[in-house]
Amino acid sequence: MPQNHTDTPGTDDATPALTREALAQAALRVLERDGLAGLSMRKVAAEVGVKAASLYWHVRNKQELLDLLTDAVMGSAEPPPREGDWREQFHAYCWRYRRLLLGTRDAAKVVAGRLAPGPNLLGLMEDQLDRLRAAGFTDADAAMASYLLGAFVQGFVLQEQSPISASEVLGTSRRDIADAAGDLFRALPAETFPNLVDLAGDLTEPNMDARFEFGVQRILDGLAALLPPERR
Amino acid sequence: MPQNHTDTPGTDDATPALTREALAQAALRVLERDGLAGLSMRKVAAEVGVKAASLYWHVRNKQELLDLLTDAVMGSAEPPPREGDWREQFHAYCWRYRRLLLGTRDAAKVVAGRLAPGPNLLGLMEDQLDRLRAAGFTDADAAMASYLLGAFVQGFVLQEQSPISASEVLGTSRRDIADAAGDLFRALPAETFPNLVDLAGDLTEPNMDARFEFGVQRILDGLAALLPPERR
DNA sequence: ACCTGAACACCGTTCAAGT
DNA sequence: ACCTGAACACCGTTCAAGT
Repeated sequence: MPQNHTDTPGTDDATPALTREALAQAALRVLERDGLAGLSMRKVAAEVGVKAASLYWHVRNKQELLDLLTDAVMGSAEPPPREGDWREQFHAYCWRYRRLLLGTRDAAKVVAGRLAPGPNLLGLMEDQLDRLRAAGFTDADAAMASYLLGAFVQGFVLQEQSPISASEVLGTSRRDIADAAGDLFRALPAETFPNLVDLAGDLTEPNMDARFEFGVQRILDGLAALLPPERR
Repeated sequence: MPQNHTDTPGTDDATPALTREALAQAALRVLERDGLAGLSMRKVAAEVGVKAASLYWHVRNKQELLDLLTDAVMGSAEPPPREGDWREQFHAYCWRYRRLLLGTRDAAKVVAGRLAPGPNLLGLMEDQLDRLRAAGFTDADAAMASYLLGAFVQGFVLQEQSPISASEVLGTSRRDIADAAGDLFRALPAETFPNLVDLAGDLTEPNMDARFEFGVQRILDGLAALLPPERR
């Protein structure tokens, strides 16, 4: 079996040394393959060709590995180009963050579990704050707006990705999910739920991009109101 | 040991019959006591004086029990009074929902995991949509706004409750969390992170109520822009 | 109709022991 | 310095068997 026979790393890297970074990447691969529920220490260990107990040499516990994983996910984020007004850039930030979370399996759940500002997230925050201040927001408002963006996008994607359960209230039909959900709303007693019955179509509108855009626009309009009129 | 010796429920309820509702309440008690990570089928079973395997008679699997639990959490929600303009009422809705999620241990995590519209949630949606339409929002906007409220509040509380990890980037100091976080931001290299250093105080402002209110106000302003001027 | 015992295939974590 | 085997105290779920 391959073995490191030297203490000075870099001189003989046939076995590339088990770094925390390598662990994070392995965890990311397991996450993609098996989802967050299937992400176990044993599997991550196997992914790097080692036994589960060995991981505890590099990492205090599973949560710390998840923290590394979180920042690894953030690592593939790219700030939008510095073009257009603040609205355009904030808008792009929201959409890119959502795309990022949608792009990695269970990413929203991973990120939501922990507030772990690793180097990658710190870089993004720095950049974002810089643009908000340049747009004319006060320090406090810039900080708040940045936080709001994160909370909103994470919350939205989490909601977006959470599976719809057909509980006994709604029956158990199958079919195209959105249509089925619409029918179920329509099938509710109209005396007790007149609005749900009436808005069944709108409520089960499956275009999540449109729903997201709605939210982003509300927040943009709300933020604009904080600026002096000439900077909006 | 106590035993039901009759098939007609209600005539002899010394043993109150294991209903799904009772299971949900038991799960809620375990959740309060041990948190979501500590909520196991075995513990819920013990809570109702039964073995784990028995639960599978009443419930398909753990996820279905969590769905029941979700609606049980929603069950203690009370719609705000029908007073004031739509802004005031929407505002109250946001705050009450947040208070509800903060009031039960790990409630945000439970609710975020699954889109399970049980009877209690349906009632809330119905009421909310009714008010939004009365305020003058179009059907589509009312549906969107209702969804936005849910996503935002859940996302916010989830973020609010997620523990801050002191990763190796930020050092490992203890002390009052907010102060420590502030110091850690201030300790970053000012050349690479000028804004984080500069806004350290604002970024680590521990008043979550204020942060939440900020978000709510942005959304309210954004929604207002959808209405004809005379109804804002 | 409802509950149990026993089993299966997993978990995260610890720790003495190896090299 | 880094890894392993073995163990501990758990998991969710199934299923034949009980009453």
